[in-house]
Amino acid sequence: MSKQVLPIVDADAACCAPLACEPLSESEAAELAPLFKAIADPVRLRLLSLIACHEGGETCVCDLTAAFDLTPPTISHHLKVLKQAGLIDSERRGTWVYYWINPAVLARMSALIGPASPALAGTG
Amino acid sequence: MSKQVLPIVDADAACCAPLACEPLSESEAAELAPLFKAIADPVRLRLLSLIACHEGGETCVCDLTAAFDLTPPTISHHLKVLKQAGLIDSERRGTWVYYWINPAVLARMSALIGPASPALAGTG
DNA sequence: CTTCTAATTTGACACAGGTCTAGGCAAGGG
DNA sequence: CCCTTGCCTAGACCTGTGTCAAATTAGAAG
Repeated sequence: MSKQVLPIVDADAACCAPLACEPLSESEAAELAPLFKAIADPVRLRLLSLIACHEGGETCVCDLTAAFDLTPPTISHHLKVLKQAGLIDSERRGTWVYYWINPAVLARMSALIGPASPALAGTG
Repeated sequence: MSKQVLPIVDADAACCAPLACEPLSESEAAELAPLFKAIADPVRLRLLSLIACHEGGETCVCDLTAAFDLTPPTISHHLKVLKQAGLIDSERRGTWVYYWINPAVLARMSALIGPASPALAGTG
């Protein structure tokens, strides 16, 4: 059942190591790429956005499915991808399943590509 | 020959509209997803990193090729993907071709997923 | 002009990934 | 108990993509 994969990159270690400080190692790149791949899809990007701005911070799958011209299995597939990447988490309450954002992983990704270094800020 | 595609999203309009302010529209998601797809690959992530932290802010292709166990055509392919997404730009000087980062697009992407809103900061 | 090196383009291949239909499992109501 | 609703899984299909070998273009040097 819960085939939940732990977030590949722990966000605590992401204080100040953006893309341009020093070259990414092969293994670092291999860990980070799947995170970006998870959001590199229009449907998943919108799903993430819908969940993130929903009041209460969590959203029922039924609300998400209704926002797309896609079948429920397809939405379920995309939610699974996001969850396995560690970007969202979920819980069943009665008949419905609710999803919410894991902000730490998003923040880690943002910091990596963010303009936090001379090279990326264009002064290099 | 320069089939350079202009950056899909103009970074100037990216002051304060992260993922969680309001749901992404279908067209916004369709424009943004290719940007993340461009960096959703270990090789391209490392390429971007190598270019970003290279002294002078630009890197010769020969230096990039030497950093991977991949053939030159493959590196060239990945550079093309990054360039068409607007993340990097290039220029030929004599025998060699140099690449550099376009920091505005990276910054735009970072801001989108960054912890700039209550919902993503975990207070929602 | 010829030759050498640097980088890209082309074509082919195998694998990954998005979508659907069909089927299965859980929870609630007769 | 059976039936309905909500969600997920399994399998199939087709497209997209990463990789390489071979061929091509661009510039520099003899």
